[in-house]
Amino acid sequence: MSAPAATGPVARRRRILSVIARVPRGRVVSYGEVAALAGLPRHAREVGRVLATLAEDEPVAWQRVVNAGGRVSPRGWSGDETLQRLLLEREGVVFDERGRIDLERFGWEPEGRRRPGGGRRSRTATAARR
DNA sequence: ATGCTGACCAGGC
DNA sequence: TGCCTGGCCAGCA
Repeated sequence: MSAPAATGPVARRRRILSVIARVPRGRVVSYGEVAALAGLPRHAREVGRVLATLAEDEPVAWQRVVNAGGRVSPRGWSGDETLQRLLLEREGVVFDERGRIDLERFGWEPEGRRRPGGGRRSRTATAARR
């Protein structure tokens, strides 16, 4: 009885990865959003930790997770941030000169509240595909 | 148990 | 528009 819903470090990790798995190609989300959607508000850092400890063979689109500023979070020791940008551009995500992503256009919203391309029709978004 | 670190975030100047 | 500070929380030595 009782057995409070699976609440373990493993369960949380799994839930976080589950949310990330829902992010469609060519879209990005912030760590904080992932945490909130996973039922863990205020746990953005944990999301980052999970991604940092990911196994290489783990099928997770970690590149789709960026910080709230629409930028790739610096690891400080690895060149993975460069790889992340590369992977995202390959999905059609556009970075500006300062290396920032327009979350209004590429930010993923699970409820489809706002539709990208609504404010400005960017042929870049549709052309990118691959 | 205590303290420090970290792929964060929001607010203030 | 950009930099700095405080807050939050879970691992790890």
